[in-house]
Amino acid sequence: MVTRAEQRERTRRTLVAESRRLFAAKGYAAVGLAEIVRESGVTKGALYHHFEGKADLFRAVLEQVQQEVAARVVAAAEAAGDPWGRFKAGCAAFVTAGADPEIQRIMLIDGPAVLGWNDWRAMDEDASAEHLAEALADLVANGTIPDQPIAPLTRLLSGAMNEAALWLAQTATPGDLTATLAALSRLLESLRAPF
Amino acid sequence: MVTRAEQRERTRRTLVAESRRLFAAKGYAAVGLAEIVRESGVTKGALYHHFEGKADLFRAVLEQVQQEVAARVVAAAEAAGDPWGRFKAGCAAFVTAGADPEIQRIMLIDGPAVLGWNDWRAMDEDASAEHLAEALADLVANGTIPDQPIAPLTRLLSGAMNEAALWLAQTATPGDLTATLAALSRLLESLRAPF
DNA sequence: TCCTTTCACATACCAGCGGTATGCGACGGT
DNA sequence: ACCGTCGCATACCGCTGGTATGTGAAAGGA
Repeated sequence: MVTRAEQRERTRRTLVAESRRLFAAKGYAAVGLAEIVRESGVTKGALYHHFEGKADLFRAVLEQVQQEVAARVVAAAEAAGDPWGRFKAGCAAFVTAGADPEIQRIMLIDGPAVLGWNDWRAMDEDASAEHLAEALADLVANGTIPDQPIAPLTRLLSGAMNEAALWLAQTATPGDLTATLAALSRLLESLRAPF
Repeated sequence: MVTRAEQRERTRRTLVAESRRLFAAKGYAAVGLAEIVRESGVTKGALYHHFEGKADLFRAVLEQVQQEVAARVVAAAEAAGDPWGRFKAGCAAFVTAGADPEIQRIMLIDGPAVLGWNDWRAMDEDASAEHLAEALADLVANGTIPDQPIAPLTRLLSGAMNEAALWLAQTATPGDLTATLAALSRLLESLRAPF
């Protein structure tokens, strides 16, 4: 016998997982609720019992994707030694994670359009941009990069990496990944305070 | 008496202008064709006589917006003297132009989601990224910035400026514009070859 | 154990959307 | 003056996201 809590959780996870598959493969607008509930083995009643609507379901999917990417970035950063190495490793991990076209479609293409840029930005802030700002603040504090306002710099770097990830998602040539990472590395290095 | 060519052109311009207004104000998904043709004083028959559908109409709007932004960037760049000054002036002009929320909604939020990232990227390439790449190539050629592949660098800078523009579109505080432009200026200066 | 309440979901239905097929009157070449 | 063509208007359709209501099984008290 399955408890109601178990069943509830199971249904919700299935809906998120299946809609994530479909959103990633075909894009938000091209996926219908009918298709989602069919693939999930439930009905629209179940969907609307768990979520407020299609956009709310997408929000749950986006949250999951962002958490996974953030986890990969943190893991890569912690593997490196000094602060500057952790910073660069984290940036490279983010861009590499974004190389997956399905992640990008959800995180960077449909995300802002579906939820609105404000909501999307708030979620991105919690998931990744906050870590980036923290890392930059540390690097400013210990003099690795020159003293300057970190908020606008965070946005510039975040945008640069988002765009880099988007590009990588579209190109099949593996050489582009290394070329882009090299360019990013040069850009980051140029920020470093000259000794 | 109006010729057919005049009338045709007039109807088309009205459709583009009105849908641009609505897309900018409410977003692509929230605007219906019924509303567009009502505000334009025509019917859906006219719309589908001029465009293949809603997305095609949006494409025409995006093209117009991009051309306007590109014109502002070129004008600002030509006003400056030396190559480095033209480069920085152009970048600043792009970010400033993007501060208009209505331009951003069309160019950066809905654009990729509606047309797909590939098509959007191709249009952006023609409208602005090409100029950016050209400017960077010149700066590399005359030794202002160190020799390096310009394609990935172009993407990074393009993404950084897009994000900066998006941010500015949401904040009402005018100080953010100068702060962001300052951060961008520092970033660009750090690219410069040390003498 | 039995009865009742609650909850997780199914069923049936709807307004409105983008899109299409067809009709029609005026312009424009001959 | 004629008639083909062009620029739209009208009427209509399938399908979509969303909602109102029904239903059977688990949870809880006696």
